[in-house]
Amino acid sequence: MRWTQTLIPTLREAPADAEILSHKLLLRAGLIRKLAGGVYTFLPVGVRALRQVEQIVREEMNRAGAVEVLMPAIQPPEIWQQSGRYETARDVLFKVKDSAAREWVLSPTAEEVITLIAAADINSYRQLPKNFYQISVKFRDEIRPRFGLMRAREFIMKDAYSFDTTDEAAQIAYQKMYDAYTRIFARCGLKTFPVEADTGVIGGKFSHEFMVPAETGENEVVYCEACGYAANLEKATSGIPKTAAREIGASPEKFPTPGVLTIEALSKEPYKVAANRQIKTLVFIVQDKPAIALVRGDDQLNETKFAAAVGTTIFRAATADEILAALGARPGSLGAVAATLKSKDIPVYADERLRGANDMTTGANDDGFHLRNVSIERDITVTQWRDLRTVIVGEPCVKCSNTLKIRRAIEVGHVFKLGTKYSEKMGALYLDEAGTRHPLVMGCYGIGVTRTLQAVIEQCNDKDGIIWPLSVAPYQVCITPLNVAPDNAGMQLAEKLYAELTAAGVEVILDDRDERPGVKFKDADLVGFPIRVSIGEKSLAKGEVEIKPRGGAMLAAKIADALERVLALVRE
RNA sequence: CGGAGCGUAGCUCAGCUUGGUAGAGCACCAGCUUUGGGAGCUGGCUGUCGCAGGUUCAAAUCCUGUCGCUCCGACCA
Repeated sequence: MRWTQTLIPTLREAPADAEILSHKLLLRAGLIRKLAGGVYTFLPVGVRALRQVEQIVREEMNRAGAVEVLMPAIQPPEIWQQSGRYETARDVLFKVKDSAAREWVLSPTAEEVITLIAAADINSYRQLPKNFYQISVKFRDEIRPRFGLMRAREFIMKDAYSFDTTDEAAQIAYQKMYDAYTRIFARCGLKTFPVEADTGVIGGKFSHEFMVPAETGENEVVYCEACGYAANLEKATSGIPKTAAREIGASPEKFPTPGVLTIEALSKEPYKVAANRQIKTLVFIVQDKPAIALVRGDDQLNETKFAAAVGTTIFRAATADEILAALGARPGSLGAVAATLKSKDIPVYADERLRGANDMTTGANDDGFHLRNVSIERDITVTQWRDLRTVIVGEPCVKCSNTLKIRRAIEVGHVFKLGTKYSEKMGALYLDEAGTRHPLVMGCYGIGVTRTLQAVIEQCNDKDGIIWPLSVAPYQVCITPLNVAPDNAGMQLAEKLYAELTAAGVEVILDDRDERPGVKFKDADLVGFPIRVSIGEKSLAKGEVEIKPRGGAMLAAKIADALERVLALVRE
């Protein structure tokens, strides 16, 4: 490709609405342009890098035994109602109406569609296992798109779906995808690490996310350097001890606490109730009904774990009025002691760390009063005990007791063991050897392709711009003749090298712009081509050309050796 | 959805407080000079000052509304 033929609109300054480095570089290097919030056009060089990532994904999926399909981006809402996700995923569903006012859903993912295919066309254990994947545009009505391609409303995702006869067989499919993902990200030049992840409302057996360490990441990962334990903060647990039991008082005792509205206030004079002897009572509205979550006073509720407990993400904190109506008191004096509750119908979800705790203090559901001497198992009717607290840095590892750390990371892939949730709802059944019907056992596996591309940039750059790994570079080699006059010896050599490298299968861009050298060097560095070959009067006079790996040291090569030297670098 | 900020040339921004001819740098076009790390000089092009309404003799500037964008939070398969 000749530079003058394509369009690489580099910018000296980044547009003001780009916040993180990789987003700025995407814009400055002329890879993308924003059309609207979370909606981007890929310009020629951006498309080329994107296709490189896609190709790696495709090769590794094929190698892992998956087969490529292509499903529609517009889907009828009925199938979403059938799976139940028309409601549970309503916040992210893009909906459009056609000219007959019929509603359609823009696909954010494709479990429903592929499961219907399986329902119709997979009938026998003899056809299993199967794994289908596609690389396509996805739509999510993100509440807050941000950071360029990191969280976009329209993006490219590779999604795969495995179908197996049994849990054990599905486990093999899961492991194949896990291994394929490890290879994919390594080939993209990305340092990733897998972490245990939340299965949330889907309620699958387990899942892993592939994370790229980055301060700009939206996820927090808890990890242990000693034993390798790593989990998303939403999922992570620690080996922190339960609340110590003390002598049991006879019964709860009500005492006045005027003006005390916080855990902190109750821990000070004159009350001096340590936060770890308090029960924090939180009220949520879960599908229009109140529910109570209890954690220890010095702990923070983990809302993802709470969502898993209540079985839906459709909940919110209750308003002061709703709390007053449900518990008869205002925030600051709330509690879940059975004797103080107006209604026995409000479910109470309690954190495991409170199990067995006594001599605790909590609100009395009477403004300005608290209860002391509360023994949680005696005085509170707990609907469900559950790990609900958020891990804090420095706590002991759940597996090996060493100190846990927390770092931020970008999620680029997610492998998920689904089980039979979708196959049961969509009627995807198969017959076994005995002629008995069973639901197919599924797994689903996603890679954010556009996000991966940006993660590469976030990880591979310096002050001058992007430093593409060879594997995903839009062009592997940039030839930079400093004089582009057709009769110039340097330009003629550039043309010759360009033709030879191209014939050898190398992706080359020839910077044939009649620009000053400084401009061409700056642009080549900014866009980040892995290898630059410069041809100017100085080196030509010595019978040489300059080969400059991006981010590495310049090396001189005799003209006769140039082709082989470049090929060696490309193929290393 | 709650909080904050910003919308002026393709990009970065000034001008707004105190109403009175719409600006600078970069980019772009022409010419001359220059030619190994974002050149210099001269000349030129580029605007619905987000949009709508109001106040006023007069609005980029003041007021109201609205739309968009960004950040924090909430949310997030």
